[in-house]
Parts: sequence; structure tokens; C-alpha cells
Amino acid sequence: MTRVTQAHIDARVESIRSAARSVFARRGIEAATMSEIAAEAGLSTGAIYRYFQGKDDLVAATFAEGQERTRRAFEQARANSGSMLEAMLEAGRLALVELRDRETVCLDLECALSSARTGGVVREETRSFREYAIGLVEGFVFAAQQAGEIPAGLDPRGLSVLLNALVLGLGIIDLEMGDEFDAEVMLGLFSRIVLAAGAGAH
Amino acid sequence: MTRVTQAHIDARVESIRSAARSVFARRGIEAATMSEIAAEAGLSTGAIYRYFQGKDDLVAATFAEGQERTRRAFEQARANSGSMLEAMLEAGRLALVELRDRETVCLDLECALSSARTGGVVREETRSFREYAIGLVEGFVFAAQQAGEIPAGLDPRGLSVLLNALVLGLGIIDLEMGDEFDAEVMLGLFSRIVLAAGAGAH
Amino acid sequence: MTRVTQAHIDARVESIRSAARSVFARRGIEAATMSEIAAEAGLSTGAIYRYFQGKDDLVAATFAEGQERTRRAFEQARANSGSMLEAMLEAGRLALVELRDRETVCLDLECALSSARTGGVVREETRSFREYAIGLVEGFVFAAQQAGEIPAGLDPRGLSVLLNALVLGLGIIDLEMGDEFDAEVMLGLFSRIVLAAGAGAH
Amino acid sequence: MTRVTQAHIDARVESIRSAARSVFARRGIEAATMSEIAAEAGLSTGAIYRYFQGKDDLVAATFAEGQERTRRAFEQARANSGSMLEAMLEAGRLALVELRDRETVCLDLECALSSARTGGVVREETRSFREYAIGLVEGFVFAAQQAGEIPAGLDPRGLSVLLNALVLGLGIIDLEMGDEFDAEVMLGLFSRIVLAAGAGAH
DNA sequence: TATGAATGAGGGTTCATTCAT
DNA sequence: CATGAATGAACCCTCATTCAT
Repeated sequence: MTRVTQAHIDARVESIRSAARSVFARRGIEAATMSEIAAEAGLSTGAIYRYFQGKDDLVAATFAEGQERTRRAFEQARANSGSMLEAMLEAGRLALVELRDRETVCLDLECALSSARTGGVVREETRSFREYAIGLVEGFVFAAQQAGEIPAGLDPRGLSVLLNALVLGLGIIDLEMGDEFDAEVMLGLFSRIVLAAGAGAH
Repeated sequence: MTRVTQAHIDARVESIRSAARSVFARRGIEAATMSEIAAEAGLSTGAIYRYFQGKDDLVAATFAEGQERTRRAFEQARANSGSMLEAMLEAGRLALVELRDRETVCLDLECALSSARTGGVVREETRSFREYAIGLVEGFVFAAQQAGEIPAGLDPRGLSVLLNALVLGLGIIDLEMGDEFDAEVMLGLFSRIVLAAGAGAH
Repeated sequence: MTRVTQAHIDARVESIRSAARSVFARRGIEAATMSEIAAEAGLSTGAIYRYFQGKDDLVAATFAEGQERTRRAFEQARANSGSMLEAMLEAGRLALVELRDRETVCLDLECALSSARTGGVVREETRSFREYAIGLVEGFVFAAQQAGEIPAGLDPRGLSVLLNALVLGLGIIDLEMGDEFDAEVMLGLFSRIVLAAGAGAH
Repeated sequence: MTRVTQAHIDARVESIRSAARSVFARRGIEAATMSEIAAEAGLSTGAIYRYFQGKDDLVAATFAEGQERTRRAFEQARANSGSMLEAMLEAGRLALVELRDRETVCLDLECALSSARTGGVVREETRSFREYAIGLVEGFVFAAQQAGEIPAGLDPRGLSVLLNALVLGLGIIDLEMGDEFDAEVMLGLFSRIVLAAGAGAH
């Protein structure tokens, strides 16, 4: 009888996935080697293949886990809504500040590039994740409009796309500019602009 | 006695750089091979090494050329300014719609990733290019504020960063979502919001 | 205090050997993995090493068992002799039709190849087995000649070698040609030729 | 302009194929490494891939070349026919003595095993080669029967199969027994038996 | 004893780079 | 200058074997 529990297996999978996330982000997916990942996970090279089919599988799992992570954070944020406008901006703040460490940004960019190149499952999942994220924020915007916090004239989906793009773009600029850049301040600025636009519409 | 003119050399360099840009964007920098690039440039593999030190050098040149391309477009756009607010939004429109084909987006992402990883020259040039882009748009904003088109309360640099981020982010979403996405419409929406915010400030 | 009886050990050894025989024949010795064999034997990979030193040992055992199997069949056939000529041909028929399934042929070829390459024990055992098979049939031929069923002019050992070779070769052609080939008919033909040759000698 | 002629390429291909033949025969196809083959051909490992798609391709080429070699020898032997019976036996002698060095036998066995396992092209070509060899000798037998050298009662195809099998089987026994074994003598014995059978039929 | 996770050497293959022609 | 054959290091992956449980 094996003493190796499912919990142990899950821990290994998680440890490998975590190492992969780190190495993929630090070195780039193509440049990362299975040995590096194994070393970072404290395993031998071959051991990874007991838990993942191969590098591609590991990449897919890394992407999926990143999206899942964001998804969970969003679901959680949905509850903590004060006014709807705030809820919307909170979602952006959450995505940007809570989640957007360097690692996440790098992996998101890699994911976008992969999806643009390889097509197939990666492409479909990336696209569906973006759809999800846009749809979620769109819901906030719509509710905020119903509550009279945002002028009805603004396209809810459009504003959602804007926020999504902003989060992505600020992540990149953060990556490029380093510490002297404060993404949260930028998002606050956007928030004030939208609020001012809402006020001006009256 | 040299029959090989500088013009000939320049043409070769340009042809290789152009092929590199195309292949790097299509296949990814790591996945792209020197042979592919040579083939696309109509040369033999070895010939590239007469014009570039190696793959890294070619990558750097490709990044630099991409930035130079944008730089030129911006300089050109500076002249065509009507109102300053329009000028600012025009710069965004230009960056987004004129320049942001798939190739450009992919290379920009690769560039951001490279700069985050390799440090050194690439990092410094990427950062200085972003500084340039932000500074340029910042100038437009400032002028627009002087002209009373935008409320003075908005941080010029902040608004510039917002626009830069938006352009980057919309590029990514375009990459992810494909044809059903219209980046220009999104930028128009942002423009209206900013205008409304400006109006509301009075 | 040992609860593990010799019978249990023998059963395990036999089960592993049988699985090995099957997997080696189906996939080839080099391509076969210890895991496949273990799975086919209903054991874990590591368990094999309690009964066999390693893969090489298992291969040797498989070869030895194949030869032993044939040896036993021959010994058994020796008794059932009518006329000596018939006995001789019966031995061939036995070897060819009773024993020569695909599995046996594949393993025999692998064995011949191994023996040609590795030398050592395998080589010596293979050679000694062939010596045995030739000697056995040679005895039949000699007896048949004494009984006047075969002309004395034929070299007993030569005829035996011919029969041995025929059985091997027909096995290969059967392997190559598949179902449309009937090895037994071929052996019958050889039998008639030898009988005719014997008759013609008078 | 490249100075590398087609002749040079052909020479390389031939040199690699020859090295592959040697290494495959000596070490076995699965055990043989591309490095060994490259070393034997006086090349680096990577160079092989300019001339062959990979190991499988090299194996296929080796098999094909072996068959082609035999085919050519047979075609050549067809001309040198005295009496038809002799022609038939000459074909066997040729196949056995001229062609059946250790290398050839090993590769033929590997080929038969491969064809039995992998199916596909290898299987089809192996089968079609055997068909060819059997058909060729069958033609000799038929002609010999027309010429009254062999009793008409013998099945031409059957006798051909017998000869083919004999050649294969003698090759194996030669492999197993080493120098003390003389395959040609064995074939001579078979020849005498067939002749005696022919005589006895009158 | 039995298990199967872990190891790590080694194989096939690719590709940046060099260099004889 | 241009070519493209050749090199060889490095990658992904497999699997015989070991060993803690």
C-alpha cells in the first residue's frame, strides 16, 4: 500500500507549478528549462514528468492557474461592493495592485503572445478569460448606471474594456519604469476622471 | 577599390532588420531561428553575421527600430495639431491605430519582457523610450491645459501615462480578442470621457 | 517464521518471466520498459528487482526459458517416434508448428542478435542450444539411415542443419508475410523432397 | 555560389548510410546512437540531420539500401544462368554466400522484427521485398521444370519459399555458430537433395 | 515484501555560430 | 562578400534502478 497520499501529490503539483510560474516569469517561457524549474521545486528533472506531461502542459497549467487566481480575486471582490462605481474601480484596483506583481505581468504578456501565436486551446482560453473579465466589470458599470452614479450614455462594455486595457497597460509601464512608478496613483487618476465625467453629464 | 557601396550595406541591413521584425513577431524571439530570418531576407544564414554581431544584436536592433519608427511618427504628429486636446488624442489615435498592427504589439510585448529580464542596454533604452513617449504626450496635455481645453487640476504626466497605458493595453486586448474588437472606438470613448471630465470641471 | 514460501517465489518469478516474454516479443527488447513488464505481471516496477538482478538478467532468463521450452518439447517428441524418417520430420513439424508462434520467432531473432553482439553467457548458451537442436535431429537422421529409410550418403549432421535452418527461416517469412503463408505446408514439401531423394537413391 | 556539388552531397549521404549500416548491425538499431553513427562517418552529431530527417529515416534508408543491394545482385545473377536448376541454386548461393555477411544477416533480422512491430511502410516494403525474392526464384524453378530438370510435380512457389527460408535460416545459424560453420556446404547439400529428388521422380 | 516516487545519466534533436570555399 | 555545411552545446524527455515507507 502506498503511503503517498493525494495531499502529497497535490503538494508536489503545486510546488512544481509555483516553481514554473517563477522561472517562466523570470527567464521567459522559451528560455526556461525544465531543469531550472525542477531545481527551483527541489526535484530532479525527471520527476516533473510524473506530474505534468511535458513543458507545454506545464505552460498551460501556469497560464490557467494565473487566470484562475485572478478569477477568484474578482469573485471575492464582487461581494465587497459599496456604490457600484466604487465597486467597478475597486475591481480595477484589485486587479492592478493586488495581483499585478512583476511575475503576473510577465506571465500575462507571455500568455497573450502565446495565444496570438499558437492558437488552439491557449488562444481560446485566453480569449474566454478576457471575455470574462470584461463581462464582470461591464456588470459593475451597468449597475452603477442603474444607480445613477455614471451617466447612462457611456457604453458599459466600452468602459469595461477601457479599464481592462488600463490595467494591462499600467502593468507594462510598471515593468518598464521600475520603482519610480506608482500604478495605483494612475488608477486613482482614471477614477477621478470618470467621476468628473459622470458629474459633468448632469 | 571597394565596389560595395554604403548604400548596398544599408540596404542589406534594412532587409535583414525587416525580416527579423517579421519573423520575431510571427514566431517569437526565442523561437525564431537565424535561418528563418535569413530565408525571409533572401540571404544565407551566415550572411547575417556580416551585418549583425549575432542574434542578440539583431534583437536589439529590431527593438530600437520599432521605437524609432514610433518616435518618427510622433514627431510628425506634433505638427498636425489643431486644438491641443485634439492633438493629444490624435497622438493616441496615431499610436494606436496607425502603428499598432499585430506585429508591433507583439514586438512591444517582447521588448517589455526582454527589458524586464535582461537589464542592460535593452532595459535602459526601453525605459528611455517610454519616458520619451510619456513626456511627449505630457507636453500636449500641458499645452491643452494652458489653452483651457482641459481642467488644470489634472496631472499632465498622469494623463499622459494613462494614454500610454491605454494604447498598450488596447493592443493586447486586440491581440487576444481578434477582429471583433475595434481599438479605435475604445480610444474615442476615452476621448469623450476626458472631454466630459473637462467640461464638468467648469 | 518465513511466511513466503518457495512456491510463492516461483510463482512470482514465473509471472514476471511470462510478462517479460510477452512484452519483449511485442515491443522489442530494447524498447520494452521495466514498467510495462511490471504492469503486465500485475506488479510494481520495483518488485521485479527482488526476483531479477535487472533488465539484462530478465532478458537472459527469457532467452533461457524459451530454449528450455523447446528442449522439453523435443525430449517429449523423441518418444513418439514411428519410423525414424517420420521422427525426424516430426521434430521439424513440432518445432515449426507447435512452437513457432510470433512470440517465439521474435524472441529467437532477438536472441540470435543478442548472442551475436554481446558475447558472453548469452552467446555461449545460444550456441550450445543450437548444438543441442542440431545434435538431436542428427540422431534421428542417423537412426533413419540405419533403418534404411534415408540413403546413407546424406550427411546426417548436414540434413539436421538444413532442417534447423528451414524452421528458422520459415518462421521469419511467416513473420514477414502474415496470414497468407502456411509454414506447415512448406515443411511438408521439404519432407516430400527428402523422401523422393531417399527413394531416388535406391 | 556554392562550391558543394551534388556529388559531395551524395558522398555524405552514402558515408552516413554506410556508417549507420555498420553501427546498426554491430550494436542493434535501438541501442545505436546518432553520435556513434556520426563518429563512424567522421561527422558531428548534428550534421546527420542535414541529410536525414532523423533516426527513423536513417533506419528506413538502411533497410531500403540493404534490399536494393540484394535486388541488384539478383538481377545480375539472372543473366549468368546455365541450366535452370543451376540458376536457381546459384541464386541461393549468391544470396547466401555473396551477400550474407554478419552485417547483412543482423540487419535483415532487425528489419524483419521492425516490420513485425511497427507496421506501416517498413512492413509493406519488407513484405514486398520478400514477395520479389520469392517470385524471382519461383521463375527459375518454373523454367527448370519446363526444361525437365525438376519434376513438374513440385510447387515452384513452394520450392522458392524453401530456398528463401533456407538462406535466412542458414544465416542465423552462421551467426550463432561462428566460423566452424560453412553455409555454402549446406546449400550444396540441399542442391544435391533436390537433384536426387528430381532424379527419383523419373 | 511491495510500492511507486525519485533520481540522473543519456538519447534524439535543434540551432547559433564559424569558416572553408 | 556570400554561401551553407559543419560544429557542438544545450534542450526536452525517457527509463533503469534505488530506496523510504
